[in-house]
This record gives sequence, C-alpha cells and structure tokens, in this order.
Amino acid sequence: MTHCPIRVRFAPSPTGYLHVGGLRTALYNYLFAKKHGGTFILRIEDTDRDRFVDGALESLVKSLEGMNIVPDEGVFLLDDPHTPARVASRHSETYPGVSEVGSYGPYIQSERLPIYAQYAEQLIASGHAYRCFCSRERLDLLRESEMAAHKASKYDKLCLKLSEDEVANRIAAGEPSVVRLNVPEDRGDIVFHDLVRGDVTIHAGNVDDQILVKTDGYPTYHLASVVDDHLMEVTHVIRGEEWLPSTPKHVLLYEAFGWDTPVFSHLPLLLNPDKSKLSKRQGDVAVEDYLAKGYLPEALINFVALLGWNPGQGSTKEIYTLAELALAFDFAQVNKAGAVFDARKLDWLNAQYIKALPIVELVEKASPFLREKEFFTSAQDNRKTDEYVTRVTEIARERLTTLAEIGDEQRFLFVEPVVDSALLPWKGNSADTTTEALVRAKDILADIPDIDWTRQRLGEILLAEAGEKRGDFLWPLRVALSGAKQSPPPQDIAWVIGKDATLLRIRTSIRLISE
RNA sequence: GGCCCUAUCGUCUAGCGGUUAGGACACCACCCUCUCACGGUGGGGACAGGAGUUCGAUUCUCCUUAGGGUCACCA
Repeated sequence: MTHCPIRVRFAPSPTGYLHVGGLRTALYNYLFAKKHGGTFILRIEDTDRDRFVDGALESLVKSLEGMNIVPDEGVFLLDDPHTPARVASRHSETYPGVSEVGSYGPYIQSERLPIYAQYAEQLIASGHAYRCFCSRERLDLLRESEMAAHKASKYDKLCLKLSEDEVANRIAAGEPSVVRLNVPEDRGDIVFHDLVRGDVTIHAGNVDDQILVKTDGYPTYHLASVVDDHLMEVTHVIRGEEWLPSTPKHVLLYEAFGWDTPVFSHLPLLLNPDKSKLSKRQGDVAVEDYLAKGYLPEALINFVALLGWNPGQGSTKEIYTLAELALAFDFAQVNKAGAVFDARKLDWLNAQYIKALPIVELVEKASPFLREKEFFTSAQDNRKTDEYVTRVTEIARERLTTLAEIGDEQRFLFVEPVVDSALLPWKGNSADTTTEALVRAKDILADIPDIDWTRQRLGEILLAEAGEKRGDFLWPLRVALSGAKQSPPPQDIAWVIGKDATLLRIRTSIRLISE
C-alpha cells in the first residue's frame, strides 16, 4: 500500500458551471480515493483561451465544495468560508483568489506552458511528433473528401515529409505551425485495460495524427493531460465515456514518452430522457441550479452516486451518506450502459432527506428560502420569529419536495386567509350545523390553557371533541383556519398561528356564514 | 459514413448457468383519514431478436437490430 498510493484527479475546464455529469465524475474519483486512502486532486484544464469564461473556475470549485467533495490536493479558493484553512503551496498568477495545495503544482494548466513545450520538443526530437504547417482550409478539404469517400477522417501526414531544414526555415520565417502526434503506421492493435469495460481494442490505423500543440503554443487536452497525469503521478484516470475514443492517442503518448500508463475507468454517460447525452434544454444540469431550487447536497450526491453504480450483493439500501458511499464504492459494480437522469427519483430522495433532517438543521437550511418570499416579507412581525418559522417548518416538512417550496402551500400561516363561505359546511351540512360546530370549536379552544397549546394536545382535544362525526366538526374548523380546500389538519394550523389568531379566524367565519 | 461503446419493468437497478427474474422511483387500487401530505398493504409492468455452447441460458460466444459516443488548432 505504501509503495503505490492511489492518486486520482478531477480535471474540469473552466468554461461554465459544474454540470451534474461532472459532479458524478468528481464524486467517483473522490469515492475511489477515500475508499483506498488515496489522494484526490483538483486540476484545472484551461488550455483553450477562446472558451475561457470569467468566474467559471471559482464557480466550479465552489460548487464542488458545496457538495462536500473537497480535494486533498490542487486548486482551492482562498476566501471560501467552507474551505478548511489549508496551507497554500502557491498562489495562482492568473486567478486572483485561487490558491493551491500540494507539491505537484502548478495545478492550473495555463501556468504549466513551458512544461508542455519541453515535452513536445522531446517528442519531435524522438520522431514521435512533427511540425505541421497545413492551413485550416486544406484540412477542411481533406476531411470533406474523406467523409465523402466514406472513410475515417484522418490527417494525411503531408508535413511529415518536410525536411528538417525546411521546417526550420518556415518556422524562422514566422509561419504558424502545430505539433502533431506521429501515429506509427505499423503499430497494429492498441489494447488498453479499463476497469469498467475490460480490455478495449482499437487498431492504430484508425487513430489520427492528433494535434498536440496549437498554433498559439498552447497544448491540446491530449498532450496536457497525459503529461500532467504522469508528472502528478496519477494512478487512475477516471473520466466520462466520451473520452474512450481518444484514449488510444493517450496510450500512444505514454508509449512515446516511455511512461507507464495509468489505469483507465470510463464512466457511463448521464442521459436525457431521450437517451442522448445529458444536456441543458431538457432540464437543469448545473449543480448550482439544483442547490438554488432547494435540493440538499446530500440528496444530489446520493442520487448521482446511484446513477451507474450500486453496491450489488442484493442490497436494497437507497439512502447513503458520503462516508457510506466511500466505504461501499467499487468499480466492479459500475455499470457500462448510460443512465437516464430521472428528476422524479431525485425529488423522492430529496423529500426523504428533508423528512430525516433534525428540525433545527432543516429550519436553518429552509428559512433562507422562506424569508425571501413575498408573503413572508409582508407578514406581521410576530410571524417572522425563529420560533414561528420553526413551527411552520415542522408543519411543512412532510409536504416538501424541495426546500424552496416551503410555505407555498401554507401562505395562510402568514397572511389572513380569505374564506369562501360555501366551502365551510361539510358534505351538505346546513349553515346552522356549521355555525354550531364553529362555535363549539371556538369555546373549546378558548378554554385551553397555554401549556396545552401544543401540536399533540390540540390534536387530542379536538379529536375527542369531534367524536364520531369528525368531518362535521373538523372540516369547517380547518377551512376557517386555512381558507383552503386542502391544508394541514386544523390542530396543526391552530398550533402554529396561536390562540388569538385561531379564535379570530373562527369568529370571522362564524360571522361570514350567518350573513 | 469510419471507429468505438452499450442493451433486464417507463426510469435507476439486483442478477455473475438452474430464481415464482428481486428492490427503488413513477403509475394504479385499497387502508389510515376532516382535506392535503406522510405512512401501510397490494397490483400491473422487463431479460431487443436470431443462431450456437450446455443436461440447462437473463447470465457465455457470434450475428442482426436498436441506442449512444466520437471523429476540432474544445475539453
């Protein structure tokens, strides 16, 4: 164990928010590291200057930490209050506020340019790569003709024929060029092992002379990730299935450098309901959107973990903490087929987490959502206290799918309801019967001492008073208190709004029905 | 189109040669019940098709079909 510690990395590019697919990839990396006492690295792959999005890196790191997937090594934010104090090994030159931990840095690829240039030169010197001056126009034409001929589109190695002198002259003349991988034509089959898919075989003849360094001097993903994974001593490359077709190129690069290949694990894709690769347009895909809608990080983690993995062995367990996942995780149980992201099951899981949360924590997490609602803002001050919010939360919790919904179906706990007198009588009862029930309720409730004004006692008292015909008694009372066709039981409403408001609402309805 | 990957209820999945093919979400019914929600009980619902291997295939092999991914100076 000490001679080969496991090291894995999550390596997003800062082009936007954290995607749920990215979250799952990060999670599996994290779980695998935790399971084996390894190291989880966060590396940033920002080698495309055109796709750079301001603030994306910060958003990515923040989302990850919001999900409690905290890297052991690599990039972190200096000012994030959720980040435990860590000793920075260096600060980013390009991203203010971003710092790093670990001795394999920089962990931001744009800050490693000289390293890639050096390894690219090494590849050229050893004949594993070559300069290419072909114009984009020529490449487009080439691609079109090959596609038309129903062949794989590959570069034709034209520039490989250039003499050293000619290459030197053209570079000296300032002509732009790229560096291409020289795929050996006699290489035969490339076989690599994948923890999810077993042995994968691709014929080298189908592999293109991939561009490794662009005209602007930046490396492409293929070069940068191979060099970094090697230098950072990454043992397991765990990434999405979309990388499977380019893995042979990476294997070729490891061979060209004379390096050992890491173990690969290509995770099944997360899918839209129509089975295409999960994308925006067919629902939310940003982790931050789910958080904003009141999904709990624990529920999202739990849900996403079970998309493509399960503990097997006949387990029927559905609810897992992060620690339990780390304990149970195993690539032998990772599925090969893509998984449809079914938001309804996420809803169910989230509701389960909401129901299981200690009330104090639930209030803490839900009240920010409640406090920004219009009906809350305009409510009386005595309905804005922590104690009141706690009672509301208790009533609402078993009806919540997401935290953001809190109070939506219980506005009458904050605002006086408008009662429709036609709704007051229970199943064809007369106005008199209804009035009698309400008067009886008012008298009973008025006599209840403060100490008995609890959710449980109110329930006992009202149920006892209702006797056999509960509807006659409870329905008008419930409508008087809520104004709604559907609501929590009257004793719960009474408990939350308190005696004064309860009696007031009953009197209002009595007056209403006798008009 | 080339290459690659994949295939159990609508969805997530268990299964790793012999099972009444199990669970969860969703759906339906019933129960609980003043309504809603929660909860409980039950129900319908799947091995894509065809060959082989085998005493025996959901499970192993091949083919077909279907779906997906990828073929950028993006990752």
